[in-house]
Amino acid sequence: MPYDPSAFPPFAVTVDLVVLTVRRHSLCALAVRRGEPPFQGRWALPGGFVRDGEDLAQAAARELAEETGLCAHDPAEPAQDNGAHLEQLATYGDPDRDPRMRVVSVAHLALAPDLPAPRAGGDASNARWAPVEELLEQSGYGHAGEAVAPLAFDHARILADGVERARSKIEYSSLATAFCPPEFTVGELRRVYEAVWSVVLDPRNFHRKVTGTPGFLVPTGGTTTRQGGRPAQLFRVGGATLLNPPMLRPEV
Amino acid sequence: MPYDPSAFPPFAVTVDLVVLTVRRHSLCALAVRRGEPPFQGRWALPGGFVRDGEDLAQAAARELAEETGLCAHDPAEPAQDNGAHLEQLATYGDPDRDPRMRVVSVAHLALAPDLPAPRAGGDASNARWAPVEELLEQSGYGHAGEAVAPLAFDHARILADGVERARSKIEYSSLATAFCPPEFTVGELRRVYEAVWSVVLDPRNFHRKVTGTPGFLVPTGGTTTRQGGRPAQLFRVGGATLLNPPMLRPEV
DNA sequence: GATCATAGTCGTCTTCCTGACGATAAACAC
DNA sequence: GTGTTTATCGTCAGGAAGACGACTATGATC
Repeated sequence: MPYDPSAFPPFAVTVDLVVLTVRRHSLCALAVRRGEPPFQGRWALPGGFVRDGEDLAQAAARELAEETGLCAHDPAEPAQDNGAHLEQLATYGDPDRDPRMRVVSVAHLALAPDLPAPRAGGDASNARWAPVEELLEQSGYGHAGEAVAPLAFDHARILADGVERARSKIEYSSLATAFCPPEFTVGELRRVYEAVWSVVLDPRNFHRKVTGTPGFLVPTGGTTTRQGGRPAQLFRVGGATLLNPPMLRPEV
Repeated sequence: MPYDPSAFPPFAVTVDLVVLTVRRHSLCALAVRRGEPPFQGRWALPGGFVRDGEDLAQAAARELAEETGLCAHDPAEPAQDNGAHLEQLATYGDPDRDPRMRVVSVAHLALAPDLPAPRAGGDASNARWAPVEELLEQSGYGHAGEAVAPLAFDHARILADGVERARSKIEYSSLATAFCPPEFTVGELRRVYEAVWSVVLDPRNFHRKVTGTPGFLVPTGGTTTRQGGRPAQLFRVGGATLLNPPMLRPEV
């Protein structure tokens, strides 16, 4: 297959972001309202074109910063700042996914702690955190329910893939801590699992599991009562990024 | 972020294939020799441009058929034919990954049973099955060893990612059966795991594990002695695509 | 201040799965 | 027949997880 420069069709390449967080005990995704056709007025995932000289991960990090102000940190280095976890998700290139032109979108998955409020280029009314079940209704990827307009383009599919990636990856990695502030309690981490999986976990067994895995959590020495009840130890993430044996997701 | 048609740089989009098989007890990948610059004469992964009106998966399936004659079947439908498993792997878009132009490559992973011989557009001397350790040497992804020229472009990275995907995915799925013919014995399946993981597994425990998982293997009733020794039952893949609890990869 | 509700933390017990490994069965080579 | 190879069944100990009791330490309420 020789590389004939005149033989390949030009594509537009974009990055779309599945930005997830946990708000009020439910898994939420960032959605922005489209200002122009197609799908004008509909909700969509944030994203934009990859620029000249820009890596795919750089483009995703730039879009994430523009939409949320979050600073992404590389998955390789387990940074302790309040940056978000960012990783490539999958690429979507159906010829008809954008009616205007041939667009290939490299979707990325970002996980962030609960944030004050979204900003979409400074316009807050055009961005919101929405529970993923709500966004996936009417799209064939969620339970039928409210009459909410489905996401633009194939973004429901992308969101569903991102949610599934997050749900499976917290089983065997420390990724759930990306939803937590730098210091957190075992109970807060458990509530992350419960929100992402939509299950109820036994607090005692969960405590035994996460504190019994060497290198997974390291105590900071401090305690907090921000959840009410008896004060809880504060932890930060340890060096172990893999959880072996994994956290078992209960059968539904 | 308005879609300004004059505001996005054009990209070339290709699909590159990591085609894996198990030959003579070792995990091998398909490599093709490059006929023109850059990297002329070096080994590379098979691949090519995505055409107009073509989906990414279609392009990958077309390239796979051109290079190997294999017919890919969708991962959604567990086909019983001798087609190969094909799934999207990841996308590589570093601005400098191709010195000629801006190319984004959507890599795919294909798993196939052992094949007679490769054909690269009819030219067999320009395609071969090579053990993955050999291809990854001198690339920072394998053990230092023979003085073999590293793969062209960033293909060593892509191959390493594909191998890691295969190694991890056979833990919790029935994907290892993609390396086997439609009917196979428990010992043949075990030798797949041993080759992919480069380990030795206990035949008795392996037999208990795979035959004890409901829906994972279904006996065909036949037996074979093609491995020598006592005749072994023949199986085909059952409906269960997920292996829960997973097959545990021994510590190295 | 006593009581209650809320969370966190430590143990116990049973069950299931795995790794290690002995033993038997059915073919082939000599 | 004897030895070799591979398949298959069984047994046993150790570890992990689910279920759940018990206790502790705070704030809220009467």
